[in-house]
Amino acid sequence: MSSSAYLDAPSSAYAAPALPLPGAADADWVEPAVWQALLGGARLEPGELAALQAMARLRRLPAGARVFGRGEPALVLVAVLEGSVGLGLARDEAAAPFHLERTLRGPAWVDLGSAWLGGGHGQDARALGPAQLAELPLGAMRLLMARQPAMQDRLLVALAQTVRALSAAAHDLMHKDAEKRLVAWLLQQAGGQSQLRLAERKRDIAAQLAITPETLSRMMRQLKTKGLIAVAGYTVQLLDPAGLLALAGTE
Amino acid sequence: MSSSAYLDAPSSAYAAPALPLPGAADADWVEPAVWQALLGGARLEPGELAALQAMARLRRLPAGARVFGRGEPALVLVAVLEGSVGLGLARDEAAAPFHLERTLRGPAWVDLGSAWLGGGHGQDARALGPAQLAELPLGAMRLLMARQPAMQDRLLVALAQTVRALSAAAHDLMHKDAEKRLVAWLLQQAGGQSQLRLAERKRDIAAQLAITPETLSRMMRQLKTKGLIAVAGYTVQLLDPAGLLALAGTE
DNA sequence: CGAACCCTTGATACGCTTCAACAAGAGTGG
DNA sequence: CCACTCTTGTTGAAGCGTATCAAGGGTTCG
Repeated sequence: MSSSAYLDAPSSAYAAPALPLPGAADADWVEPAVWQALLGGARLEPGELAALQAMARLRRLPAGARVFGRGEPALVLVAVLEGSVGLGLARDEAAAPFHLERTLRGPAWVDLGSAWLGGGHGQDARALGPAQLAELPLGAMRLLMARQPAMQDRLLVALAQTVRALSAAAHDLMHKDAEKRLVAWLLQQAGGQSQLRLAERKRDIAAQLAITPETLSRMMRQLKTKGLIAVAGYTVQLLDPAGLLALAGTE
Repeated sequence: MSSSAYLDAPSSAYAAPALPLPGAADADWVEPAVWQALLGGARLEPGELAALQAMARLRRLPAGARVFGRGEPALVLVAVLEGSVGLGLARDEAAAPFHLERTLRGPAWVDLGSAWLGGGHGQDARALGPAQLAELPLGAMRLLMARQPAMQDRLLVALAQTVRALSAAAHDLMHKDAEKRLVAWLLQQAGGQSQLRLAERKRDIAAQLAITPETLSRMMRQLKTKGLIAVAGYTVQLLDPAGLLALAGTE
């Protein structure tokens, strides 16, 4: 096969110091488009944007850094602005210290729901690569919500989108086999493009699809021999989008 | 095995007329405790209760009746008060016209999220048995939310609970085998009791657990021969709760 | 250089589905 | 009343899909 397949490998978590680095606050500025992506619904007004900007605390995390742990009280709303954060369960095994279940690529909320329930976060969260986060203190957010009732609506929309995504994930796990899930994932990641760069380690992709890395490798090879895709390291070309779409079995 | 195992079978959907029966509105009254269960958070005030009561339209559905269809605009918030409603995908196959994915036993919201997103419901919903529903018109609800900001908070809590439930379901599908899922389901259904009556057809239970009815039957027999449970038709006794808990592998 | 990590490939084993057949209750109509 | 059909659940045999175990090669880092 290809020889230098690892030259363009995504940033791996093991190389970086996996320390919390808690207060690396930048005086950075968040683009309105990012806030708009996080808070759907109607167009954000200048007043809302200013309030969000003022209350947001930005954090820049190295790869592998802990975002929060299961059971910790959710006193802030956490959003990924750039990079990706993984949701899963931390395990104290040397081989696989973190069981990834879901990845969130910015801009996206990270476990938005837990803030409204007692009992803290339901899962552990870790940065899968270098990531920039924004944290909105719950108290300030509640004040803003009281002043701007539309903000509550936006949060409802964001939560409803999460429900949709989780619902689709559960559906796929129930009714699609590994190949279907992989193809659907590839098509979704490509977003209409015919080329695709894998931004995560393949084992993390496998974890999201609930298959083993070995199976992922075999499936990729299978698709390659079928002539549907071309793989070179972390670059995938979708050679036959129509065939892939049919294979994904999007219902 | 037992001979008359079907005498106490749950109401099956096929016998009832599967017609919409759209406007079977009763002038019934909904208990405050039910509203409280649906709308978590702080205790509901009399004003809120009165408003909910006034806007709610009650429907009583026969077994198998359609609640709503995928793609239909979500103009009302639908809640099950009594009975259970199944969420899934309608299929036009003679053998299995409805692919059940998730069941909601009253009191519970049915696809609460879709109201806040455009594009209508994401799944089909059908009554699994005789059920009583409440429908809250979205317009009236928005008015109430504007007057009583606490109501938005309650809906956020309800959606967050849905996220938790779906998240747990996805986790189980990824990391638990059929036996673990079944045992966890039994324990959850029993709710601390040592006896348990199955309220749905076993094939519907199997669908929820994402296994075939055949596998469910085999698992039940396996647990029976292990001495962990005793099965008689639709009645299950949990003989060894500690052993079951260990088997479920609750992490 | 060795160590640590990544991905890949092969052989094997297990879990679960699929297919087929059967038993039992419920509704239907002669 | 009985035969017929449709439902449901159960059981068995065979097969597919995926995990597990083991080994090997490539790259990076100390």
